[in-house]
Amino acid sequence: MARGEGHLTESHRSFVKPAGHNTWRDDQPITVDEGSGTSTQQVIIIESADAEAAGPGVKLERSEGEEDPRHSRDTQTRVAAEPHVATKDPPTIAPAPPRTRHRITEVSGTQNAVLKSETDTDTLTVTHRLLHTGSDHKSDPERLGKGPLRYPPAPGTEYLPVFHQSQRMVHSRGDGDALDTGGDDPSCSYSTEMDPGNISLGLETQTDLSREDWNQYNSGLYSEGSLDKKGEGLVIDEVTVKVEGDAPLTWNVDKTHLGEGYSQGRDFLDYRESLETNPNVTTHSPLHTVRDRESVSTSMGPSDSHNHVLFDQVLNSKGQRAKGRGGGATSGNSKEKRFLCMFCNKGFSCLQKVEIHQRVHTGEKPYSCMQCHMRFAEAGNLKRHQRVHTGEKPFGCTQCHMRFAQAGHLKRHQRVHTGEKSYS
DNA sequence: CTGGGGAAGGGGCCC
DNA sequence: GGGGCCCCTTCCCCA
Repeated sequence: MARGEGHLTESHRSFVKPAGHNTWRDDQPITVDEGSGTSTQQVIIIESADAEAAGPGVKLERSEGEEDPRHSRDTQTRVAAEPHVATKDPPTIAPAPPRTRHRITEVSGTQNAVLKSETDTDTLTVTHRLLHTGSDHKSDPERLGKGPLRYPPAPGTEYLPVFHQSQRMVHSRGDGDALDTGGDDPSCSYSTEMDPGNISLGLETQTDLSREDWNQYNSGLYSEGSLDKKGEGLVIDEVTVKVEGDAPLTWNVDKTHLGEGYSQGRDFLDYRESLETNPNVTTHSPLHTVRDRESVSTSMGPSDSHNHVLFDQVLNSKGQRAKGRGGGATSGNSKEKRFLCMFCNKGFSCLQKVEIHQRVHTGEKPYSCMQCHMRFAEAGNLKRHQRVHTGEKPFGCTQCHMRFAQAGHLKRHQRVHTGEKSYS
């Protein structure tokens, strides 16, 4: 995780889906469809009462394409209870082929489905299933096909944490090893897997777990003992995330963003501090989970160092920016902000806003420029960016010949004429 | 001082 | 009326 070592293999990996589809399927080629601009996130709003009822009983069923030792440790309790089809491919230790595809497919359709993983080229599919205690829920293809999965809010529920299900961030080492490791450096991997333990129940309704309890609980989720205690599972839903690796091998991100001598660990701490020092922010973010227990990761290909970029983006000042703009759990109350970011608990007035916001944390950038492969989390920013290529500068100064591509730049420029000095 | 991008807020339209 | 979606605007940061 140490930054500034260079050797980051640029990659280009997108979280996108075909227009008009709300779920990814294995057989769907995923293309960057900037026109659709549709969010790719599967979001679950969990009624707090349900989550509370599920409580520690929530179990996560999960399968990965890799039998990373550490990952295996985390998941094997689950696997142990069920037949498990071994992965076809061994953990990628040797230098990987240019692309690696990891596919996990469901073999059985039952709740206790056996998940089979295979590795070929280009695609990563991760299927998560959360078990649901005594719920009437079944995996509902119709709902899966209709986007956000939602349970009606419980009476009195005011805050709805929005979970970005199954999205994973994976590290590969910059030297081209397709592996994530598992091993020597716990900090070298990161995953935002949907850990039921991370289910924040919202500011008002969350279970009262102290951090210590939470950590304990968190680590216990993957222990056999805890599983034994959990009793019935809680099936919330099953979401498949497919990461198409057909993209160019270069991730068009300015390397300067990665920063020479950049200490990811430092920023990680900063981010944590931004949460921990904010009394309004609960500490249940997945990033805390990363700290609190060893992370789980899936190795991808050498081109997946994009995930380094993603992780950097997560860590690089986003939390700080949230501080700077009054972010945090309860910033701004102009409108009721029922939708909470699952990562930082910041509230938003509508689902789409929080989905977009969560891209700050996930690194998802569904909108790509056709001219230069730059990618954006927001459609408007892509549109603005494209003026770089078209040369369009719609904003002209009335007092000089200068023209600008951004309105804000014109506004800023006009201080030159007005002599306004905004900052003393 | 300019160029470019990140991120959030707000408004309009449609269902 | 409310939510989803889209777009625009705005502020900010960094190079």
